[in-house]
Amino acid sequence: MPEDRWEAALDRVLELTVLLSQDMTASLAQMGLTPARVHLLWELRSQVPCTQRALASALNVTPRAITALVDGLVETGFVTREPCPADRRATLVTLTEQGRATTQALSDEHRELARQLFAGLPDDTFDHFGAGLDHVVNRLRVLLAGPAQGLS
Amino acid sequence: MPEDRWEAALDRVLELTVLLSQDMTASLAQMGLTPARVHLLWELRSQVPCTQRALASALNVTPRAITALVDGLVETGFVTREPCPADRRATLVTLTEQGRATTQALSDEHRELARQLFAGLPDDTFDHFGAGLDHVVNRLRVLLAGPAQGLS
DNA sequence: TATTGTTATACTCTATAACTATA
DNA sequence: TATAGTTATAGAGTATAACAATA
Repeated sequence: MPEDRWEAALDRVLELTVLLSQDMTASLAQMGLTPARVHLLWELRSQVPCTQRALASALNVTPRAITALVDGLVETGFVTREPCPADRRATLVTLTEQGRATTQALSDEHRELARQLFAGLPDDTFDHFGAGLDHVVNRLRVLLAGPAQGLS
Repeated sequence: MPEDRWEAALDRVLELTVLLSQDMTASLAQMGLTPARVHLLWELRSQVPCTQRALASALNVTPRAITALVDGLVETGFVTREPCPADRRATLVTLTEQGRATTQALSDEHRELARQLFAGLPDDTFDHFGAGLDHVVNRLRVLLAGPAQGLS
């Protein structure tokens, strides 16, 4: 029954997602951040400054949700809101000094987490793990793209 | 620089968690369910009937959160609340007919998802993928257990 | 008329704290 | 006194809808 092994593997993947989420959420909480706010900060890292509209598209949430996230990040000092010179309807969101330092720290932690997870893994296991990961991610992309017609 | 490959692998793992979450959340929404409510239903599958206190421990949330989840599941017809004969303070939560049918359907979907993700993967790649998965999950367990003293 | 971001409102998940009914 | 579950309150994340200012 290969199906049993598949289900066991899926269970381990699901466990991995839970543990990763717990680990990251706990880390971020120590910095006064949440996953959603970090998602915004992360996007801002590569696209500064950025209108809220652009952030809404990048994070794939409604403009209203961006208003709430930016409110929180302004309150806690990670970003600032400034009027957009080119379009007076729009608002530009920019990282503060603290925001830049934080995204840098997040970047370092990301590297460190990767090291802690994968260091010590034999090369061939790591390579096959990567191949399996690619396979699964690609299958998931297909599953998410395809069933727009037939799943309901 | 093996560190770059590690970071790339971590990024793919993170992408996997996002895609999995999206896929499952979308599937569940079609049944009128959410991940948190399914978590409770899933626990109930193996421990029926179950006091709310036991559910709180199993899901690792506060009793108050269980009250809210059970409220929603009762309203939508997946479970019932009944007085516990043995302890008049306690409430037993039981799957309804609809609840049993739904957990069965979830179980089938779980198997089907596993098949869709892993079918077609060569045996040795699958095996190494499993080994890598174990490695990473174990490292994460250590990371979550250990840093109670030193991370802040 | 279309777009940007807001206010208003609502829903889910979760937490802490105070309280009731029992043990 | 301790436990099971509730109400009250709060905060985060998200959504839709109506509306303002601007394009």
